[in-house]
Amino acid sequence: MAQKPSIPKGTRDFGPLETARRNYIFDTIRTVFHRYGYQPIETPAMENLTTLLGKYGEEGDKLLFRIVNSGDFMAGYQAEDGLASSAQLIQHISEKGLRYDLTVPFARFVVQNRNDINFPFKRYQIQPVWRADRPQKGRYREFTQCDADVIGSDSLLNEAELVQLVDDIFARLGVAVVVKINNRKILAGIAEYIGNPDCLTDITVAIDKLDKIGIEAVSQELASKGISSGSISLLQPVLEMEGSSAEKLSRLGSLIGGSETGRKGLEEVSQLFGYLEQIKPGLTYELDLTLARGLNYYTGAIFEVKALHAQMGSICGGGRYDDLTGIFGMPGVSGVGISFGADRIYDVMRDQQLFPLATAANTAVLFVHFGEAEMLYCLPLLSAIRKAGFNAELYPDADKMKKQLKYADQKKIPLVMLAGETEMANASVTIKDMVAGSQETIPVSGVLAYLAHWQNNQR
RNA sequence: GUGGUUGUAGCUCAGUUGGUUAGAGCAUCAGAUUGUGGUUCUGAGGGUCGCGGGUUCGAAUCCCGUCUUCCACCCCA
Repeated sequence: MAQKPSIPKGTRDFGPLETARRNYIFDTIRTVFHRYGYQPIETPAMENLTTLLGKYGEEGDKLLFRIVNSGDFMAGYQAEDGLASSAQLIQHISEKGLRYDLTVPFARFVVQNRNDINFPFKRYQIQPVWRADRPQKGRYREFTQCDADVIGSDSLLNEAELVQLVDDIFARLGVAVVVKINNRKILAGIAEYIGNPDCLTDITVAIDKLDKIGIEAVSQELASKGISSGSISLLQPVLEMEGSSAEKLSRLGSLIGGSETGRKGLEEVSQLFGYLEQIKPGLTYELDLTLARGLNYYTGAIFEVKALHAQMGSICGGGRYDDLTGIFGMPGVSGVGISFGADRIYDVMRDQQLFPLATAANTAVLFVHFGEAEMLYCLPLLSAIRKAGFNAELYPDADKMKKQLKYADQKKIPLVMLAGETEMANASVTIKDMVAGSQETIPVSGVLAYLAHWQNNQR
């Protein structure tokens, strides 16, 4: 008995309908990326672990899929060589891993190709990434990111343009979203203001959970990280700040203005909002001081996009990183980028039924036939129809007509062309309209005109 | 990595306190209809009950392990 086939945890197969819908998302995103001047690149699925390790924090390292070395990787090692634990062993037997995101490979790409790149470099990349996470809602072990980054430009115009890009893409897809904007420098300023500048990461991770677990639980978490109660009481009014983005900015100015970093962050956000007032995106955008984002390479603006009316984490996120290429030996190059999570966007669109009906790549014409002679009769016509730009196929077997028509029906092929003895005798073909159920027999010479007419009536 | 949850036909699910030969709907295939689909009728095929072990005279059912599903935490697209 053959074993039941299966696929690894957290991975999925995509059938024709899902693939068509996914391509609809990719095509929409790609079109908009082109519209804003981004150019595509691709990088390998696997990277050297030295490239990946340490870029995503301690948690991120754990979530890397590692590839075991080829060959007899244990040759030359003895049992007593300190290979007792998994952690020790893995360092000796694995030196490659599957990429965890597209940003770090991009940084590596930029450093390696710096002499060939025309800066500022606007690149996009649509490829799968892998994380050894436990799967759950909206979380997969293999998923596709659609990244757009500008590297080699400090201008905040790039940030503004990314918001516009987000607006453009989700408007085309029909997904209602809100963009949350914050700035790491403001968070640093807040950390300084409460007297714990060294605990920036702990503070950001804790306040990121504010709307989920509430101010009390956040305070407890901070206390458990060793933040004093005095500091926490300073933080509370900042987090509970209400009002418009502009009001928050001005009130923050009086609180954290003493911090040079914080002041810089406030200036950046003000400038970004100034640009956005000119751009006037259709979506809602707002300053959200509780937005922190885990990836610790962000240094300036940070964004997160959430779908409205959806039980889903962020479907898109990004920010500015001032020195990502520095770790690869190319300091002082700033970049800003955004990543669209295609799989989560798919899930939201599926749940909200936002896919257009005709996303499948459909056959327009199916030839039905009853044997070798009829098949030969159809072949030239099939070629002519394809050459004229119609998707067409010839049923490959001389099955019963019932079966052939059922094939057309299930594949939602709108037109069936029949050729049997009668049609062959007078150089004609019978065309059946599968939607209307009607059919007529026309001369072969009139088929292309018929199709052209049919196509015009579809619009 | 932590906690919970799920697994029976291709799919969605029944299956009584542990008891004869594990059922239904949908789907598939065949026929009613030797050249007319989506409706109907008749019939057929299809299951190591996720996998491995244990308890028992007897396990889909109880116990343990493991894999998988989904959910929460951590973290994140």
